[in-house]
Amino acid sequence: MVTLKQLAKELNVSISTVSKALNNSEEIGEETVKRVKELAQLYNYTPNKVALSLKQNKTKTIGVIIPDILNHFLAKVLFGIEREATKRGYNIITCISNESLEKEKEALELLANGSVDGFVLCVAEETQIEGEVNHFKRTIAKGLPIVMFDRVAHDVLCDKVIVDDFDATYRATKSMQLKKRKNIAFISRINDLSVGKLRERGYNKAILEESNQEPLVLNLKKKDDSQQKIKAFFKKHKNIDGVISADSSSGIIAINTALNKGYKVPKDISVIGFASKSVSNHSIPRLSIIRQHANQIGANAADLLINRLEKKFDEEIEFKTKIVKTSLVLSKSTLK
Amino acid sequence: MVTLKQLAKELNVSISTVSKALNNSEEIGEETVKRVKELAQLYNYTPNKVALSLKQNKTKTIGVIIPDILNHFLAKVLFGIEREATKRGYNIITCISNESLEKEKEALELLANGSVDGFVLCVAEETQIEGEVNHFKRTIAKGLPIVMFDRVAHDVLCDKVIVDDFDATYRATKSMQLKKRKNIAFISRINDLSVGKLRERGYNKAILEESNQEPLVLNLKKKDDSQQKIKAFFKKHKNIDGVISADSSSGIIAINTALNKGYKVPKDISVIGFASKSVSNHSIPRLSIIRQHANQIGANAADLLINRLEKKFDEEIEFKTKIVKTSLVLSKSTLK
DNA sequence: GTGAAAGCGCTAACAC
DNA sequence: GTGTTAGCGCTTTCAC
Repeated sequence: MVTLKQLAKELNVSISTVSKALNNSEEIGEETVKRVKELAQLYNYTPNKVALSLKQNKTKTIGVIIPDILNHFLAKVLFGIEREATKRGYNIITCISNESLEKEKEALELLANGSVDGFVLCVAEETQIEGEVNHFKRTIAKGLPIVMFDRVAHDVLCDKVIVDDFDATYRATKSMQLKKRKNIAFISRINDLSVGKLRERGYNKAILEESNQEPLVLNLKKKDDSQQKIKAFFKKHKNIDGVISADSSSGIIAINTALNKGYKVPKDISVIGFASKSVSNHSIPRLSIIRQHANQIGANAADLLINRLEKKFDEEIEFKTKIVKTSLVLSKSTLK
Repeated sequence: MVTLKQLAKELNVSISTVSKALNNSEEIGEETVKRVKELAQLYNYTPNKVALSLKQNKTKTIGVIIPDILNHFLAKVLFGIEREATKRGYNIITCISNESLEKEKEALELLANGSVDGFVLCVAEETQIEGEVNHFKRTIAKGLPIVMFDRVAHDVLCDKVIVDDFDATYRATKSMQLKKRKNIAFISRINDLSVGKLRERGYNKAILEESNQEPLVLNLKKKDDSQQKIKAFFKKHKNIDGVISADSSSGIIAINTALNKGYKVPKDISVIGFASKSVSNHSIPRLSIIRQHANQIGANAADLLINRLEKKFDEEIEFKTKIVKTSLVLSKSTLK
């Protein structure tokens, strides 16, 4: 890489003159500015990022900690974060916690050594189960702001971006009840997560408001064979005429299993699931989905963080919790 | 963050003494080392990464440029890269090119300012279509090594990690022919990519080796409604009894479409697709898949790069092209 | 055994 | 209008 020093030497001026010229300082003569800029252009000079970071004590880099990159929703949020960050001149360093508390702690500590200006993260499953939050608090105490999205730790004071999980399943369930569905089941593979619990509660509320059905819930474990479990579940509960699914796979598998057992979809059974448009293609008829607008969640999270990073020194910003509303997109897996 | 300076002041010694003590230099007295280490521990001192990078002229950071993070295969490779990098003490800065040549160039230039020590990347679709490679060559000329994976630019001299695409579809097609399939179609949504073309060629070769069938290919565009196109394709070619799919969705959609049209799978029609285990769950019976071992591809790519970064100054390493072989995993969507 | 000083690349306050 | 200097946090050579 070319440095100011080299340019200065070649031009027979001082380093600071070159620096000022390139930064359009008023102090420098027109002629000099021109000469400097031309040489800089010629040598393709770009200021060394590391030196700038050291000098200005900020890196313009965001640490992103994601529990699972293979989760389509999380990948999409990452995409939203990256886009917003890039737009505002920030890079992202990505760490994957693999749903492990230990790895989450490590990532936080590793990057808190000056590598990043702040964090955008989604809390790991293990962290949620154990209810651990001290590593978050320590990081914030060090002066590194955190923005949490989707799965959040409620007792940590920071900006948050969440989904209206409770309302989403409540409304989805209600919409099925309106079509006279009487035996609506709830299938989830994310029962351990805060968002999974909220989704179940939304479903429960809708069910309990109608006096003629008890909640009917199938909780799958990560290691379960979903196809088999869902098949057995349908076999056991023959009168199911609706399924709300809390994760992206279960809904698709539910439709395909129902079809496989000879049910007509949506005549005999309606299915709605949290999923993305691309996954909804994996069944015929297409899965009706609860869209989470993952992109927007990511963009919002990055936005909140960058706003905080760039606030004036004396300015105080209150911690915000932004709710990104889901949309219910009905396709042919539900009754019109 | 605590700095050496602060520790030095508090201990009434010089900065260099503190530095040496923490780095276990022989020069420093036992007693001093102890005092220094204790205080460092107490204050949770960690060396400032940025200062270290500036001093040592390397960042221990890898730039990763991915065309599309929502592509499950690419996300999995990213996972592999991250894991290997973390294991070897490197961070990754991720940029998403969105299949755009322009964004790929930008990312490369943006990070070539001292932010990273080298790149792991997958060539964007637009870059492949236009056959542009100068930005890669420029980057390498600047002293930043590149490792390409999956989609590679053959006329750039660098390390590469690829899949045996040609062989994979050749073998998959052959395996169907062995089961007496006579009308095997090929469906692809990635016809524009180098890997897509290789996969089609592997299929073609197998088909042309048998004299009784002409290749039957359906190329889908990104914006196409795959369900509809595949349905129409089946309608037009009623005698199809096998499908090889080049991307992860088409295989699933092919099975579901076939079932929807009343075909029995695998009795009437066999399907094999490039896909991951989790996606193979989205049909009943499960899709038989060509596994690409994305994790390993990522790990290998990171490995090649880091080896090159850490080679001794005078050591020359030849450019390697590593082929990660696919595995054909047959499930019940193909005949036993 | 400890410290002073230089230097990585850059900016900015302060001379001249 | 241009240059000198200090300093961001760190390592390392060289004095003492």
